[in-house]
Amino acid sequence: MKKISKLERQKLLQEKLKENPFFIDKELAEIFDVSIQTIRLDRMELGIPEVRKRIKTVAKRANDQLKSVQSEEVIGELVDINLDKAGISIMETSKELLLEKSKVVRGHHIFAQANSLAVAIIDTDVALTGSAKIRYNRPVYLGERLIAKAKVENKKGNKFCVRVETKVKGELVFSGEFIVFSVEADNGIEEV
Amino acid sequence: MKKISKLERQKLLQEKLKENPFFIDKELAEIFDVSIQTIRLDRMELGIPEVRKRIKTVAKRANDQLKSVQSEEVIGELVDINLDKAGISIMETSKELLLEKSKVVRGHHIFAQANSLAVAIIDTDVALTGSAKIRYNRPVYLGERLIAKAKVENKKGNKFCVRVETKVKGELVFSGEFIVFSVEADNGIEEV
DNA sequence: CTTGTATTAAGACCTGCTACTAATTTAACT
DNA sequence: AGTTAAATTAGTAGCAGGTCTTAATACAAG
Repeated sequence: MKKISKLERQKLLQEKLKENPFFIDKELAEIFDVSIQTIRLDRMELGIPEVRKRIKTVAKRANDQLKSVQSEEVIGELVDINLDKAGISIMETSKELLLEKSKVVRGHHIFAQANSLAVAIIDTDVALTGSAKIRYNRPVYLGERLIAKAKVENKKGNKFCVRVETKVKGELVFSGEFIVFSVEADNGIEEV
Repeated sequence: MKKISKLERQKLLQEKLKENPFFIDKELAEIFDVSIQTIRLDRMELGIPEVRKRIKTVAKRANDQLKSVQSEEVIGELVDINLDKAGISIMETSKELLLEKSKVVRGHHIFAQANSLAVAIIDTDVALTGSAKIRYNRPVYLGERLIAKAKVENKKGNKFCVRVETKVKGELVFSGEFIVFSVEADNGIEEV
């Protein structure tokens, strides 16, 4: 790379390491055509830790996030619950979905929040979604806070009809009606 | 930790590092109350790389996986596509959802596969899901291969009705009807 | 021509290893 | 008990990718 000003180099360095934290100083020195020492100085000034720490951070964060994204009981954060009756969950997009590339939150995340809320408010060991009717009203953008409110519409035996409405600043962006079953042992319906 | 047999120790070591790959040899030595060298020998015999490599692997894989789980165009793998008509996607559960704790695949993953397939077969720059009716027929267990087939039922202008059926070994586990819109610029419906 | 910033160099030391050699302990067998 | 094999521990050299410090250059600007 052609010689550029210190400022430019440091800016590029930050970008470079943000998108790929795996570079070692030597490689960076070659990329920017400066000495290793210069890279080290740059890192110091910018407060960028060494490769091994960068990698560790990525591993830790990604590990945690994967766990939370994929294994969390409830997608989003449960802020209020009234068993067998109603519940509210909040999901910060961009915190929970921070690796999303586009600025639009993809539908299955919104679905996941609503669905897991619908299941969570049922007072039983295992609750399974049997079916659902859902509707997306407008796109949700990264950074918007999704507030999902669920309400049990009616209950017949172990079958619940739960209505979920998801809003952004009071504006309805998603609604769904979930038929959820409470079960004790395994029967024939999808756990969610 | 009390002294145990080599076999037991190596077994525990593997488990320990599986759930937390960040331990250094010294820490492991203390945990198992053996010398560092013993830990190194164990790692050798078990083919377990050093901490820094383990961490790097986690970082790389988690990075990739996060990207694929959250930002992939299609959740699952697109194996056949006939634009504006039909498509097939395969999702290996436990490969893509490997941090799942329970043995049951959670519903929003199945939904995500179906929904993204429904969107993918539409021949347009941007396709948005407007609404959906879905049904879960039976739970899907980790390890089962989900084959989703989508078919455009009818098309009116920019509005498509796509039916998706997801099967495991020929058995229907999920079905859904998605109303999808093709759009050029931003209009008012959720991108998925 | 000096002053200040930027860059490069050099050396000691650090962590968490690998690779190798060798000694010591423990358990097993006849 | 005595011998043998397996398991464990110890010790050394060397490596990668650094930190931290001190010092020497380069170079542009007043």
